[in-house]
Amino acid sequence: MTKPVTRPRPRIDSDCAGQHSPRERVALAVSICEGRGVRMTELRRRILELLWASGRPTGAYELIEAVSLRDSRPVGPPTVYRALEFLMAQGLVSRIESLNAYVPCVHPERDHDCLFFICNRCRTSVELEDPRIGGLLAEDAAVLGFVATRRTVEVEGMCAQCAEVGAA
Amino acid sequence: MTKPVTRPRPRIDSDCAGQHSPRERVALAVSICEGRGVRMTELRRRILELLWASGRPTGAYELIEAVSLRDSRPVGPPTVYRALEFLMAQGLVSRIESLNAYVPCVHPERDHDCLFFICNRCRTSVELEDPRIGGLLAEDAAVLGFVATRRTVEVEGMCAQCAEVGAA
DNA sequence: AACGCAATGTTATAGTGTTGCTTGACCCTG
DNA sequence: CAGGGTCAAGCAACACTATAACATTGCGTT
Repeated sequence: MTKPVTRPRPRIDSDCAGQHSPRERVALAVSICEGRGVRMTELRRRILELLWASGRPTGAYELIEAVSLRDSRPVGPPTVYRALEFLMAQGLVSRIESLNAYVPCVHPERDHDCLFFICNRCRTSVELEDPRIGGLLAEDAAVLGFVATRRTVEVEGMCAQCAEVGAA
Repeated sequence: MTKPVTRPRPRIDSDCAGQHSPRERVALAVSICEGRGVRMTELRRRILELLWASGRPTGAYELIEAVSLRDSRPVGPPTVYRALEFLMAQGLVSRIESLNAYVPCVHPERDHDCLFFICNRCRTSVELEDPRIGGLLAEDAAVLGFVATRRTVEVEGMCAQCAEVGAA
């Protein structure tokens, strides 16, 4: 556990947490889209902003409500779902399956497999990158002759802060 | 890739596939429940049977329909959801989050972490056990001070048979 | 202006899961 | 056997999540 590790290591966003404001996050996303020649529209940007501002996995209908409020006019579910689809396709947002909720991706500039730790108490989630997991999954897939296109790895439980406060 | 491996290895149910009929699977589940002093009721058994008979991840409403049909009387959603909850608590059934569907667990006698490979073409899923994944997740959780209670690991893609037939 | 295309708007509906409360079966005990 | 406890199941209504189908807008190109 304490010996030096030269293999791929897990990488956590708190390595650079607090160093990037939601504004910076969104700005990065915009420039990524420019680089790819895809359109970061007003709506898409707004939804990404909301996700960054939220700070926790956010449901689609919560987003619908927030967008509608801000625009003071109702926005339909399909509109928001389409925007989420776009953002996910660009790797800017991930869906947390076990929550039916969405989170902004921490390092959209890297092609990453997300791994989420979800606190059932404070409703937050932390994103980790651990290339070793992807490696094992690829290995297992190969054994099965399975061609993988998408991975979902989610761990539910209690985050450090909540566990410290009290094990309710 | 070809060198002998002495560490924990992935285990796949096809090691014993075809050797256990749905009837045997259910009988095992019944005896497990007896051993634990919990009640495998008619309804619960029936739902487990249906899952084994189905051969693929099955939605709750599909189960509701099937049970209603067989009993020639309508069964409400809460009834089935409660039965599923019980079966999951006993490790007899797992939920596949990315499909909102349920599958019977292959080795309920072991305390296992399931890992699913889901074919988006033929709609089947294969369950694997790979203790190494659980090990890495535990390691990552420890780094975060996270207390894990549940893991979801799902890989979507195309199974060997479907990939062979044609890459549609 | 006419067209093509991508994004968004609109309406309705499908699919999934829960809450709250009631009823029934069973067991245990007095 | 009456009374009461416990757990499972029934039931009605509702909440949440997602998609289908079709119409419209905006904008760049011809």
